[in-house]
Amino acid sequence: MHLYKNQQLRVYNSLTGKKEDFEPINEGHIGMYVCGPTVYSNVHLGNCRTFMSFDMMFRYFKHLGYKVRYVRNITDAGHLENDADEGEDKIAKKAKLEQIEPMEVVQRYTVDFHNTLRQFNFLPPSIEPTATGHIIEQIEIIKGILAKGFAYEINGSVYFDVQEFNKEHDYGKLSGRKLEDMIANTRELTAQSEKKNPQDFALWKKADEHHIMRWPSPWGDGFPGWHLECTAMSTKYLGETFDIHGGGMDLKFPHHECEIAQAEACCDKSPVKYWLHANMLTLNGKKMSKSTGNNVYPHEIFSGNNDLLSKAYAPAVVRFFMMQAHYSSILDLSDDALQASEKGYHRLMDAISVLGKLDTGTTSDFDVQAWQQKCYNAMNDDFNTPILIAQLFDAVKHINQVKEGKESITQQDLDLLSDTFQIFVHDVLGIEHVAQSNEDSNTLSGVMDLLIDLRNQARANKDFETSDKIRDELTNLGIQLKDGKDGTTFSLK
RNA sequence: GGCAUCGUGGCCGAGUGGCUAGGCACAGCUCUGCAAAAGCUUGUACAGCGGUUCGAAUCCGCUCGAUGCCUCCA
Repeated sequence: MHLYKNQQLRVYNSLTGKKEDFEPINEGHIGMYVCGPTVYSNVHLGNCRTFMSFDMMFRYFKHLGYKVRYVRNITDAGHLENDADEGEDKIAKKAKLEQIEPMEVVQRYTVDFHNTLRQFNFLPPSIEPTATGHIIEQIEIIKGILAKGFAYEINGSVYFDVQEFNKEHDYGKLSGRKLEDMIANTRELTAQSEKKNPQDFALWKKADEHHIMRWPSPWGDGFPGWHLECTAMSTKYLGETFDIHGGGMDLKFPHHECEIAQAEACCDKSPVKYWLHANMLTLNGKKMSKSTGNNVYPHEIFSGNNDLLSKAYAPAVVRFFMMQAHYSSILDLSDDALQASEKGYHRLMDAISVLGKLDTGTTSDFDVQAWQQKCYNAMNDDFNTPILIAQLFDAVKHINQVKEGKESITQQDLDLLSDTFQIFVHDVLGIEHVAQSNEDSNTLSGVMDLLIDLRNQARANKDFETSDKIRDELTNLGIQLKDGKDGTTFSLK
C-alpha cells in the first residue's frame, strides 16, 4: 500500500559522511526539522534555495506515503551579532534603526518570507514555531544542562562549557573538527569575555538596561542564545531524537554542532538520525549573503528589476533552475543559466500540455513502467532532481514522437505517463505551469482560434504578407504559433 | 594559518573504475510558402603531472586554481 515500502530511499548523512538507507525511527512517520530564517530582513534567493531543497524533500516524503511532521522555525529573537557573544540582538538592532518595535520588524519580514515562499509554490510546514514563543522551553533546557554540569552561570548569563562537554562527548563530530585544533587556532579576543574559553557559547544572555527584548529567568532578565531555540523547539515537537535535521551548509558549524552538544548535554541522546545540508547559491562565484550585499531578492528576479539579469524570470522558472542542480552542490546564478533553464522549462511544459491531446494506439513503443521506475530511482538516490529532470526530458522526446505520429502509445500507458508527470513535476518538484484563469484562457483560445483561422485562410490564398503579419505580431505579444501536421497550435512564452 | 569541498565539452549541470546523463547554444537534415515549433543526426569533455589497474574523468599522491567554514549568515 505505502509506496515507501517499495522505494528504498538513500540519503547522504552529513554526520557519517555516507549515503545511507533511509529508515525512519518510527515506521511510516518522519520528524523533520529545518532551521528557518532570522526575520530581520527580506529573504534573498540564496535563503530560498535551502528552503526549496527541503520543500522538495518534504514533498517526496509525502508522496511516498510517509506521515511527515515538518517543523521550520522563525528566529525572531536571540540571534547575536557575533559568536563572541558580546553583540547585539539582530532584531533589536534593526528595530532601533528603523524606529519601530522589534515585533514590528518580525512581522514585516515574516510576511515577506511567507509571500516569497508562496510565489515559489512552497508547501507550508506542519509547524512554524517562533523562538519568542518558546522561552520557557529554552529556560528548561538550560536548567537541564546546568544540572548536568555542562554549563556555568556568570553575571546573569549562562554559557555552555565546551571543554567539560568534550571530556565525555565529541564536540566537532558533525563538522569534522577537533576541539584541540579549535583551541590552537583561536584568535585572541579583543573584548574581554566572561567566558571560560573562547569556544564556549551563550545559552542565556543577560539583558542590559537598554536591551528591548528581554524575559525573566532564574538568572535575571535576559534573552536566549541563538543555538538554543532549535534544540528547544525540535525537542518539543519532534522528541529527543528525531529523523531529519536540515539547514544550509553554512549552519553546520557552529550552529548545528552546538545543537548536538546542547541536546546531548541535556538529554544524553544524539538528537538527530540524519543530518542533511543544502549547499549555497552563489552569485559571481561567491556565496550569497545578507551581510556582504552579494545577493539578489526574489522580487527583483520576478520583476526583472535588477542589474544582473537581462529580463524577468517567473518563479516557476527559478524553481526549475534550482531543481536542475543537486541540493548538495553549489549552484551559481547567472543570466545565461536562467535563460537556458527557461527554455527547458517551456519545453517541458509544452510536452505536458500536449499529453492530454495525444492519440492512442494498440501498442506502446515506450516502456512507461520502466521509465517511471527510473524516475523513482533518481529521487531515491539522495533526491537527485537533475537526474529526474533528465528522465522527464527523455519522456518529452517520446511524447513529441507520438505527437508526430512516429511512435504510438496505449491509453493505459498514456494515463500512466500523465500520472507520473503529475507526480514528479507538480507534486514532487513543485513546478507549476504558469497558469492563467480558466475564464481568461477560454477567451484567449477563442480569439486565437479566430486568428489562426484568418492566418490559414491568408496562407491558402498565398497572401503571405497578411499571414506573416499575424504571426509576427503575435510573436511580439509573446504568443508562438506552431504549425504542425494536424493544424496550428499556439503557446505562451 | 587550520579543517573541508570542488575543478566535467561554448554555457549550465549529473555521473564516479569499463556501457549516450540531461538542458541550453551551434551545425546539417526532415517538415514548412518562408519561418518558428517538433523530430533526427553530429560534437567524443572530465585542471595539470605522476602512480595503482587489463582498463580511470572516476581510486592514490603531488602541483595549480576556486569556494566554503573557522565571526552573523540558508
